[in-house]
Amino acid sequence: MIETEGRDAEDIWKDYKTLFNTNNLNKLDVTEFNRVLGVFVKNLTIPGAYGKMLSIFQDMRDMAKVKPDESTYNIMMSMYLKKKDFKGINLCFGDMQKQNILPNTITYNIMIKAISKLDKSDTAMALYSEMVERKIRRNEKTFTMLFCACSARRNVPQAHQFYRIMLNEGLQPDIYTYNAYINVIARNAKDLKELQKAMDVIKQMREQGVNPTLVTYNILIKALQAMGKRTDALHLFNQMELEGVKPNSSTLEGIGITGLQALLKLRNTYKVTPSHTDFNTCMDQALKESKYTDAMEILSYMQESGFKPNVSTYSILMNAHIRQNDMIRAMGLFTAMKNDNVEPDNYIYASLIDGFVAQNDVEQAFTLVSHMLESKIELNKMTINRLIDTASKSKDPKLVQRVFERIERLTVPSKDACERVLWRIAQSYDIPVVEKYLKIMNKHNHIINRETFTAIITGASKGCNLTQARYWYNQMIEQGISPDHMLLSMMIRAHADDAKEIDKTLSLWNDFHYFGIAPDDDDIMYVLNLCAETSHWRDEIKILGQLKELGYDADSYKARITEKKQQSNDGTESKMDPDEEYYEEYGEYLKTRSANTSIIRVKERMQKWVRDIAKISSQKMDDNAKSRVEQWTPYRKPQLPIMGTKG
DNA sequence: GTAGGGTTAG
Repeated sequence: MIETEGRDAEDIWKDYKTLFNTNNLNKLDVTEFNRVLGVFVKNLTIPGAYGKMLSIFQDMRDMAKVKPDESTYNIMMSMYLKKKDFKGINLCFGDMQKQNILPNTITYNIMIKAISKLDKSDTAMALYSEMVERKIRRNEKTFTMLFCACSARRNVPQAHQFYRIMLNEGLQPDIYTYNAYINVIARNAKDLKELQKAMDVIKQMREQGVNPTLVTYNILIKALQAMGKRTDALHLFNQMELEGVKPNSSTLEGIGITGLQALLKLRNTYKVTPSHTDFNTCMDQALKESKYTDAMEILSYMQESGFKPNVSTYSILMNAHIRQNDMIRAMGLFTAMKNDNVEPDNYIYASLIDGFVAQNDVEQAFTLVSHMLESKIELNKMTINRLIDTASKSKDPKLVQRVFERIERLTVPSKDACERVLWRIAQSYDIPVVEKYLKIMNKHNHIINRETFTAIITGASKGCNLTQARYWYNQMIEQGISPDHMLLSMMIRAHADDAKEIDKTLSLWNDFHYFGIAPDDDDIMYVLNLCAETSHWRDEIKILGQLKELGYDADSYKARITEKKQQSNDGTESKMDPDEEYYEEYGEYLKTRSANTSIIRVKERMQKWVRDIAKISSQKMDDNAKSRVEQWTPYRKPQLPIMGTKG
């Protein structure tokens, strides 16, 4: 009834609407509905695709009286996954059970992917067991997604477990599975030794005839960069080159090459055509480094290469304006974007709304919220938390209250959101106001637990209201909730930083013992230092005694404290240890030196390329495009003047 | 394949 082969989504929609209007939808069967839905899920960026899918799904049941099958649900779930809507996915999954539609491998794969992407819980193993119980076949994709879930939960042991299970089930990992597995290990590796395990996996995969790809190298290089192992990253980069694997912007970022320079290298050295992502990434980097001229060149080059600005492009540019508090230009881009038929998504809205909140313009912010809701984009947790956090940064504690009040009118704020507000309230107000917000939280049926108290106590400490911090700390204990290590550590530091609170600090120290929490190295040194600095030598001896009793190496702590004391007694003018002083100065020198040489180098390379590009772009771009590009790029002058340009 | 997989874009 509806031809989908090789036709674009808009035409298919027209055909569908014709059937709808002529009351002929009942001529479509489930397969045909699925085929049509499938077209839209692949083209979710076309305007209104999401709404169209929802109405097709509804028409299918209400008008055509066609019962959705597991494929229909899979398609809808896939749509929700792309929309990052976990609620929708769960609803579909629940509906399937209610209607006795059996989920298949794909359903579960989507569910696992969703929990790794959207849910906080660690239910990967539970879903896997469910598949086993219900005898639903697993495949390599299932395990790839299970590894994703492990990565999101930072659960490396579970990843190893899944790897063994996979081999036991007779499934041969392919490059995707291997990369996902390697990713879990690499992302969580704290040092080279832990990263070695990822290298071992690579050895295994090579033995299986699967060679590392760009993605594999990017994962490893990024991990090395995160560890600060620049030399090792470069080494790996060289190995990658030797194997003939070409880098992309992400690889280059891993070895410290960003922005225009990165694109230059991709084009000139590696002869690769940058992708849309490469352009966006590099432009974002340039904007964040305040290299506005570069950003403009990147934008032109991107358009010449046939890439139209997409949501991310717009978002990157808008955020650059928002960082400069220029909401007018940001809103201008918002209009331009809609004129370009690029649909704003929740990131776009979140950035704009947040920008207005940052400027104290609550009215404008919430006008945009209502626009957002009108276009069927929900006010999600991410947006709410972002607004509250931004409002919290204001000196005026009323801002967060106003924002929160507006949010309450639209939705039930999450527990997390309430706690963020409490954190800020406790910084500026005393007990009764905090109590008021606790009541609000209670009204929304949120449990008040350790997390809640931690938010309040941390807030009060940050606001230097230690009396209130102690009040809530005691309240918490009265409720039968014990502090955890983080909270106790934080309390001790907050009290120790205030010279008047030494006795309170020492009584908090006893809580480690009282609540059976083991103090760590930092805690111990912190308290011992405090005793030493304030000449509380009796307490010092007592604490060292306690430590010995508890099996700590008290002598080594004693030695470290004595050493510190001697240093400060040496009577040098600076409190800093001479080595530290030297390194600090030397470090500054090194920083300026390397910055200067690299600036010169970048400048030289840039000039050449910018000239090239400028030539091409003036030929290729029409005037309209040129003025658009100029209008988009943040106007602030580049901080580093570019030599060789006119003037 | 009507639906599902790896690193980087806001």
